[in-house]
Amino acid sequence: MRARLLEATVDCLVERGFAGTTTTLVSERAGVSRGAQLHHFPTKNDLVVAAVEHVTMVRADELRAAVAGVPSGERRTRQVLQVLADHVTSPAFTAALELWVAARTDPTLLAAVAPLEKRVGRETHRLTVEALGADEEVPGIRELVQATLDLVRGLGLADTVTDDRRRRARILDRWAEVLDERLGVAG
Amino acid sequence: MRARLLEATVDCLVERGFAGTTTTLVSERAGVSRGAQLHHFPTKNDLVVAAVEHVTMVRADELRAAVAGVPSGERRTRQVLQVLADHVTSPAFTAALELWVAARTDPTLLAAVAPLEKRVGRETHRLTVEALGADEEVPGIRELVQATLDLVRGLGLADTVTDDRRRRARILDRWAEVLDERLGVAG
DNA sequence: AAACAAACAGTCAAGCCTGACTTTTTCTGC
DNA sequence: GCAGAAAAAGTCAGGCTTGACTGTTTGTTT
Repeated sequence: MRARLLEATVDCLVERGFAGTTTTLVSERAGVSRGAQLHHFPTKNDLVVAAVEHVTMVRADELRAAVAGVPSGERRTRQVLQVLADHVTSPAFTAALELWVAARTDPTLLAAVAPLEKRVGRETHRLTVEALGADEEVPGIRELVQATLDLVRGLGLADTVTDDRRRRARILDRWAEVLDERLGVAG
Repeated sequence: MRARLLEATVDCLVERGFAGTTTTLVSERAGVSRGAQLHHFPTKNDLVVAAVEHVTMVRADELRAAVAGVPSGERRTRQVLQVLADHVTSPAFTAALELWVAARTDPTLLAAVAPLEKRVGRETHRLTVEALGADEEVPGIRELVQATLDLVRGLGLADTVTDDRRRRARILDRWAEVLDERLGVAG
């Protein structure tokens, strides 16, 4: 019941955006009555925050699994970048983007989103460090990993307006080269 | 008259977001009558697209001026990055972000935003190449510049949720080092 | 000077979203 | 088997936004 509501909410966020996501629409999509929905999530904000948290957790597991499946070797860095790139073009990222932008001008929503984002950010960073085999003790390496995450975020944002997969691929190819060179040696 | 409307629209976008920007509110802020507004911009979409186009053009001039003011020398690359970082934390970027996200789920808006974004993207790229003194003939350099722009976009997005200036600064410090090394020598 | 066109100002009704209220159903405990 | 509580379903009113309509002013041309 809860799960159905959350998934319907994410679908709505992706398809119609935050403003276009009405609680009525979600309840209809989820096949859940208006009252039942209101019972679980009293307000729209409660619903969307829970939905993004839910999809983020699911997505985190997928990310871990994808990273675990990447073989070590020559092109590992590039493939890890691909996993990240796939993430920022996924519905989970799109839904989160809608939430970020909405939260920017809604204090109530921001109060709920900020801590969630902090947790997710830390976890993603940790995962990326591990996946890349980066040694954060080396000065500058931590910043490169952060830059990598901000880069893919930027690519994800650009993707929502103009989907140019080949451009993304070329940029990531190049980025992987930089990373490979920098991660191996002392920064 | 038009200018007042456009600037009031940008202010509203920044303060209240796309959904919170009502045509009524804009006309009140601009001190322009409802009918006058409707005369210049028949629909809300017309208004916001024109507003973002306007602020983008103004901002482009400021960017050019800022870049022109950066002295050549040791820390030029870092300072150019700072100009870009300042841009993605400016109201112009925030307003554009609102527009991108809104356009994602509004075909009419997307039709108007896409070509604008293409033009602006090209122009920004050109400006950055020039500012960094990058030689695009060298393979891989073009992708590095694109990566730089996507990186700052990502930083700008992160800034809307959690404003962490020091984190940004460290990342840009590091990236400037990488760029300096890469731009000088053949990629 | 007068008439016409264009820009401007104010009002308003239709449509929609949100969240509260009331009724019905289902499940649990006695 | 029954009673009560919890969950679910449906309905509805209040509030808000949008863009259309009507009246007024200003400027220009003859």
